[in-house]
Amino acid sequence: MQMKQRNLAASDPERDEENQEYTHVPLSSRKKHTQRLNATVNRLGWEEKKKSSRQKKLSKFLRIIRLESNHGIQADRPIQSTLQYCYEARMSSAEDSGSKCSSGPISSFTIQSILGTASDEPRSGTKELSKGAPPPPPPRRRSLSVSSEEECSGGEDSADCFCSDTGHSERCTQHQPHNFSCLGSGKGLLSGTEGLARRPHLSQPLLQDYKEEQDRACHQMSPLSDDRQTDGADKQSNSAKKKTRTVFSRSQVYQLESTFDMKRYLSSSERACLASSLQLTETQVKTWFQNRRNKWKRQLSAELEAANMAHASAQTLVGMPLVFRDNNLLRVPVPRSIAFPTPLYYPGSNLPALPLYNLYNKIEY
Amino acid sequence: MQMKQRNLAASDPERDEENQEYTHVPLSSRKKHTQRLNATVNRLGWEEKKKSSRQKKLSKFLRIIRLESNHGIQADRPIQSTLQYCYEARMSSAEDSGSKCSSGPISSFTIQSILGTASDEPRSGTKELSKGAPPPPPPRRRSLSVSSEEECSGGEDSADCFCSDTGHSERCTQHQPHNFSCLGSGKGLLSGTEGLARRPHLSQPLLQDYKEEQDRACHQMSPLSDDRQTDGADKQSNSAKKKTRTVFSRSQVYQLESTFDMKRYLSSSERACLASSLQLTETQVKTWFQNRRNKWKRQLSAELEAANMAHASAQTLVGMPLVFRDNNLLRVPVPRSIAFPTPLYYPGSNLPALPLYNLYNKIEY
DNA sequence: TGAAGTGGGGGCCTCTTGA
DNA sequence: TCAAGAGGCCCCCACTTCA
Repeated sequence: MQMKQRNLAASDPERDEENQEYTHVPLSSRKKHTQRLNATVNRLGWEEKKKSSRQKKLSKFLRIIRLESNHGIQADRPIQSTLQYCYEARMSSAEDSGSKCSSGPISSFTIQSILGTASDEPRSGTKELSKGAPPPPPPRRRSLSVSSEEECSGGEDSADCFCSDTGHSERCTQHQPHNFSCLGSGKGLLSGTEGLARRPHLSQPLLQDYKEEQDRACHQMSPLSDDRQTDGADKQSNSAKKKTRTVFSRSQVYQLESTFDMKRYLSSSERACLASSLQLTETQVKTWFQNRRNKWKRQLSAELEAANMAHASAQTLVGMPLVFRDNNLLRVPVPRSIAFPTPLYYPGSNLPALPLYNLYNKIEY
Repeated sequence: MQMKQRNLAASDPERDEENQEYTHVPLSSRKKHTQRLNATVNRLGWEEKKKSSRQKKLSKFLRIIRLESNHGIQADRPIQSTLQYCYEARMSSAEDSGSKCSSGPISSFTIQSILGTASDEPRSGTKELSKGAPPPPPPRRRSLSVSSEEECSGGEDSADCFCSDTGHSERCTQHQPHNFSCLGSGKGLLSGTEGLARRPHLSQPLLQDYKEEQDRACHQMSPLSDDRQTDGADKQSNSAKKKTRTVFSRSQVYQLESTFDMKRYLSSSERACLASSLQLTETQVKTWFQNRRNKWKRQLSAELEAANMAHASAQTLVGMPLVFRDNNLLRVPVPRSIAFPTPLYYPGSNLPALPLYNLYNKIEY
């Protein structure tokens, strides 16, 4: 039975290769469409949707538990047990995505991230807290919450925010190889050299930065997380409406941004690895990427609007690659998808081909 | 604005490359889980789900209309305007997926397939009919319904079922190049030679078969489609509960099976091309593939169960690639995903690498 | 037998909210 | 400003239904 499941689980991954076409609806049109739909045909059953959100988490948890109890080593990505679609056919991804993330940590982390602990998500009254009941605390995740503004006092000053103590590096940096192996392998992400060529502050400083962040988190976050664990339940009962906004730390944003530069969309395993390395939940990483994409598209729209008004090059409308301007005002990565409608990741070569990385104007965080 | 949309639409396609990991839940466990969930937390809001199905079609239609009116040439895959996720990063797919399907036919067909005409879907009281209200009939699709048992009289005898008249070939075969270019290009599907090497009856005979099918459909289905158009509305009002079972024709099953041999999952563009070439709706193709996958997995499970009882090779449980037996009793394609957990499609080479195709024991339909 | 229906899961998108 | 929330859409899966 386990064998069956295993083998069925590894079923064919050839799907959805045309999604780079992505003929999307513009914001204004979409907005009107959404508004009309909402006005005309909606107003039904969103209360059920709220409930089903809890149900999703419950069933997810059940499946995770079942996977872990049934499969042991292959429960390395339990979140993906529910990913029953979008199979991919990338040779390089199959080579590393299943092996780079060790089973135990990711598994436990993923459970933690999916189900959430009260300490991990201080927001009360949200889905993150509603799913926090069942999880047994994994041994390695000590209720860290690196993603809050209390963590980095101030949060706006420069890297001196990081403490240099490495006493807990053996524990705090244990996720690090996962992250960089998953995100730096041949799965379409740069291996740390090409993508960071234009941003030297991110190549090795990022590693150190990240390591320090881990240490700092391990040192500083324990009391804070305790506080949150205590008042987490209080908030859950008292101020269920209050939304405490989390502010990701500098190094977390660093790493998220660098990952976003490499790919706009994360796979589940990449998301899991990144979340575990950043001590964030997968939901947080997913949300960050979603918001980042939105921001990127907004900026892109503004940029293109300006470019249209300036150049009025109507012949580029039909999909010709735009000759890209090295616009220093556009403080986002060069929209490679415009210059290169073809995918930026060439799986056969096992090397990412991102020829426009040298045009990056990376914002200095 | 169009430029913006265009360029935004082509955004980054790197996602979901680990989905071949697909650690799925076994059937028994899943069943229990499903039953429990259904028993405990369900029983809410499925009436809304039914409604939202219509809403989906409505909004889809609206978006398609908007896309076609706004973009002209780039509305070649309006169905994908709603594919706001699952971006892919395959160089080869970007090379051909956007260009092989000409804009007009696919566009109009997709509208037709999405919204459905009463003649195209004789099933009444289903979603296929519920979404048939708004579409303006595209000029080229003359209410063909190749997917019924009346079409091929008998439906069980051999290829002599096909008529050889080619009088309408200029119209009926216009979808053919779409199909074979989309499915036979470097997107992971065989280009008609490797995949069909073991099944010579499908290589050129399939083309001819298909062509004849098209002709026959054009000749024979016109009155039938008229009948359906007339009684389609009747069924919609009278016997809304009756489900008329459609039986796909021999050549349709041929082509679906050959496509399934090449890839287990279809992308949206592939599905659209295949559906247009087969004169089926995309929903039908999608459902066929879903059912086919289920069937394939059932057979695979049975096969593996027998293999387990015979060999009792418990050491292969943890994910080692199984040494595959050339089992002549398994009348399904060799489960490549088991023998090759890595994806079988190597996009960089632009040639599909399916070394196990010579092990195929294809059932002769 | 098999196309289609049902219900639930997941992700993405747009828009909005509120620390 | 930006992490989340809300609502909507699509695909997938398992299971079921019924011509």
